[in-house]
Amino acid sequence: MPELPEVETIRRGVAPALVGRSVAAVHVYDRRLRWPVPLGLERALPGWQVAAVDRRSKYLLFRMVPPAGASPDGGTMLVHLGMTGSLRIHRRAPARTTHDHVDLVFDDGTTLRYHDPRRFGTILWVPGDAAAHPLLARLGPEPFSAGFGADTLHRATRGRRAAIKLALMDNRLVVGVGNIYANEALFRAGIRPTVAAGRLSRARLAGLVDAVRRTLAEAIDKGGSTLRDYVDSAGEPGAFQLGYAVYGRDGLPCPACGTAVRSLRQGQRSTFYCPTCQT
DNA sequence: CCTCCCCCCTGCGCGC
DNA sequence: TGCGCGCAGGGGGGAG
Repeated sequence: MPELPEVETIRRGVAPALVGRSVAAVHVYDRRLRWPVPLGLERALPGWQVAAVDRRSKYLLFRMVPPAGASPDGGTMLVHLGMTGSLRIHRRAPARTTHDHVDLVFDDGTTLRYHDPRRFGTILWVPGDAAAHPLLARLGPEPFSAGFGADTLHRATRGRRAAIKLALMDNRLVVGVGNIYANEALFRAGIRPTVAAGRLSRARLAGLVDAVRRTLAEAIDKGGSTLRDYVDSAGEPGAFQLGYAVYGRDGLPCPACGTAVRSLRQGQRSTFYCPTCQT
């Protein structure tokens, strides 16, 4: 269910429960994720401690360090939730249910449980510096970083005939903008999703950069408000409870002007837009 | 390099 | 109520 705001919400939820904890046991119940969960996970992690939980794009990076006195290099557990992955913290883990694939049990009994019906997610073990890992090395700028701006976006899209919505979802231009927020940000910016990226002016791209940031930031804020529910009990990150302006609203009135929202397919994914507000 | 299209997999909602 | 179909928030990878 995760786009960047959800992943960030999850990061903020799990980090305080795990940082400083040592791994007591790793249980892999089903290795068949996007790539097989490597045996190295069980081999490396026991005894190691969580130093930090970071995020890069929609990847969660669990920075692990060995016990004091052991080899100096740490490693990173790379987790991606795909379409349906979720992570839950349990003080005492309840019985495993369908689609619970991996448990990390910590020294105080706290359990981090990975659940993923479609198994499009990823759990990898990366010794040493994870930044060099192929899945991370070529990622574009984070949406809130200085590297994502009108100038760089303008330069990167010149000569590109691809639709702006597809460009926005191209993780070399900016990471973390998935289908929902691409739709919502384009609505906010007043840009039609089908316009060729290379034909948009710098000024319009500046508006888009701003719209992307505001859309994501709002969703993260909303997620934060229900963080406790997510971590401590049954519940979903709050961003799902957001009302969307256009996403999933085919035929319903545009919240700004009342025109019926339209939908179409781009790159095998659904696009929604207001034909009046977005040009 | 760019663009397009496929696929991995399960669950759910809808129309009949 | 049951069944088949299409669709779902990601993104790597290969073909052209």
